[in-house]
Amino acid sequence: MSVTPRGDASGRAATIHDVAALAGVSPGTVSKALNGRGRLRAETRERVLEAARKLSFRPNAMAQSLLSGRTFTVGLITTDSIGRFSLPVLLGAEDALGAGRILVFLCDTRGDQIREQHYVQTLLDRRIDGLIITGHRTDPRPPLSLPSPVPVVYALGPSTDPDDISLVPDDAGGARLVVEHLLATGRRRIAHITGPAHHASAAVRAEHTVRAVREAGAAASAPPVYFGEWSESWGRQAVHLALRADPSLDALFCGSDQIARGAADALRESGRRVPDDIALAGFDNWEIMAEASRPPVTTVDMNLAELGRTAALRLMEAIDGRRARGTETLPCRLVIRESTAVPAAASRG
Amino acid sequence: MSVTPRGDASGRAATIHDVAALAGVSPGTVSKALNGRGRLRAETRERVLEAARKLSFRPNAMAQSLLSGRTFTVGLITTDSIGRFSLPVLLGAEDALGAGRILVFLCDTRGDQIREQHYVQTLLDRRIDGLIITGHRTDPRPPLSLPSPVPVVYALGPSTDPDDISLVPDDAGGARLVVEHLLATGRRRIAHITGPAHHASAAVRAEHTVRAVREAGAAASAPPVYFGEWSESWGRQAVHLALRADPSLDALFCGSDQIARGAADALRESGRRVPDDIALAGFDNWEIMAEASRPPVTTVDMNLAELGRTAALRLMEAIDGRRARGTETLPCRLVIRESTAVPAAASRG
DNA sequence: GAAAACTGGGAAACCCTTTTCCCGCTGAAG
DNA sequence: CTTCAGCGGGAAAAGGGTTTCCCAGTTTTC
Repeated sequence: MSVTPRGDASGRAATIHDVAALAGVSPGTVSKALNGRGRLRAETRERVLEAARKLSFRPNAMAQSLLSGRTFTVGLITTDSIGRFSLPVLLGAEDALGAGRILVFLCDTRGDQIREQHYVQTLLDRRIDGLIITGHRTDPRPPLSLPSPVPVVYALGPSTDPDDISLVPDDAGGARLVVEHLLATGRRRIAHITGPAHHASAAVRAEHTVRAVREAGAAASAPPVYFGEWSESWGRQAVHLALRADPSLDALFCGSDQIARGAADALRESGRRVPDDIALAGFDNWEIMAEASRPPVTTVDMNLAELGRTAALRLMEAIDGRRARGTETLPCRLVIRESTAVPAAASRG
Repeated sequence: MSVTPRGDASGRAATIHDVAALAGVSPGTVSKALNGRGRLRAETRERVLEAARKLSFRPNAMAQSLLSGRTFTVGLITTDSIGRFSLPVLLGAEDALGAGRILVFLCDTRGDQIREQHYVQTLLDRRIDGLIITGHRTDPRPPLSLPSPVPVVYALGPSTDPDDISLVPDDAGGARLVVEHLLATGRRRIAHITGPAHHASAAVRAEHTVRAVREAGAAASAPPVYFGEWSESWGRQAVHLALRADPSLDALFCGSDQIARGAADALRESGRRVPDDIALAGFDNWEIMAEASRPPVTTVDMNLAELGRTAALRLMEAIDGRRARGTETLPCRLVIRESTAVPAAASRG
């Protein structure tokens, strides 16, 4: 390996000095030509461009950042391991940032505080322009302790500090969408089967489900809510509990598509037809579950990729000094499938 | 916002000059004190450390990189969108790199060539130390065209250039593990249900399944392989086809856990008991599928996180100039669950 | 014909850290 | 009393690019 002149394919990357030498001008002039600054003769500019092209010159982004103070990078920290919910958020954010020519440092803390602090410090050492923090589910988390100030946006799991910028899906609104849809398609006795009561998303969805049913003057089943786990087997189990407690049930709203799928299996196996005898809805629009279910299940899509994109947008605004603050709630979307179709009898009658 | 002195909480980050001023030494001395280089009086070193602590000084990583030529960053490009298979690889790589104090730029090309080229250029502008390319499934891909030389490792989807460094799971070995396990537990007539024949993973698994059965002197069903889609509904459908073609079937090996789950449902609903009447195995160890299946299904784990970690290791070796080359195949692991238990009758007998 | 106004481009400072080289000083050896 | 070695630390260059300031030459203006 001999030391070769710059810009050579076998050597190091060409610098602005190499371009300057080839074009017969000073480095400052090259910079002006390449960036369209300053006053240069058209012929000179052309000569510089040609030299840069010939050497495949690309400016060293670090040298630029050192001077400008902007790195066009942001850190993306997932506090739990990256999962089914944080992944779409993360991809949405990456998408929006990439369009803004910003690159993303991915950091998975695996729920480890030490690792989190270490990542934060390393990112700060690299002078990232901002930080996105995303959690596993929507439970609030204490704000990051930052040794130096940098714009931060919390996505999915909001910060407990109301002055921080947080973005969360509208769990309450999602639940209402389902209840309204069930009522609109003629259902009258609704039970809700969901995950652990101590999960924010389970609690909020349950609360607003019950409230929406009451407000509509309809009857919830008794008991109206079954808390359990986010699993198919709980879905199957809860179906039996619910049907025994209230055989007149004509709609089941599940807090997740996984639970809904378990419920679908249990209903089919106990001889109840979905949607003819009983309607079934889920939450999350986890397509692999919702569509493979028999029948495919109506559910709520939290628009997580959109949430990620919005988080990126808010971060870029904050970086530019136009800082919003507070928690922003993004609407959910109802995805209607066979499981809540109006029963043939009703539609004929 | 007034301009504040450096190291002030409200101002910009402290520089080595601020530390030098506070400690009453030159910047060069601060660098030596902080990095343990050069010869300094213990008292001086202590004074510098104290000043650095007081100002919360952290060296600017970009300035360091500019000088050293190493950025301690790598690009991680997913050629398809990040999916179920690439995610564990990605996390494994991030884990191993993070332990080596290397940060990861995440780039999702969404299968777009233009976007891929753009990302590559942007990463190169940032002078990344290396690049990991990961695909969706194990189909080979043409090597990246790089404007300047940088170490690259392909994970999951190998490069078509045999001189590139590629890491792939041992699909063939995984299939053999299953067949051997089925034979060892007394099964004799095995059918294979899998995805599209033009998918490398489907083709390889099918080929080695058939071969392993023949080599053991056992009988494959006729036909031995059913190609279709990677879906539950294909799993259900294929079960009916296979049982009709060969009612004496006593084992079903599916090319994915999704197919296996569909098969489990179809078998149960057609009155065949798993594992008593027929054994069932899958591939991927997608736990949400394999464990929720009734019964939970024996499957092959491709150790994708480990594959990602190894990819990161190979990349770091290549960066350090110890370049291996060629395609490395990583072993799979059999995960045994209820679906292939030895039938009670057989174990009693 | 002289002063003013442009034009085009170079020199140098700056961003922040590391590293090499060198110098002044002290104590020891001859 | 010299010479030498070692100690402690400073000055400056390097890394790659941007920007400000300035200057020499040309054109315009009165």
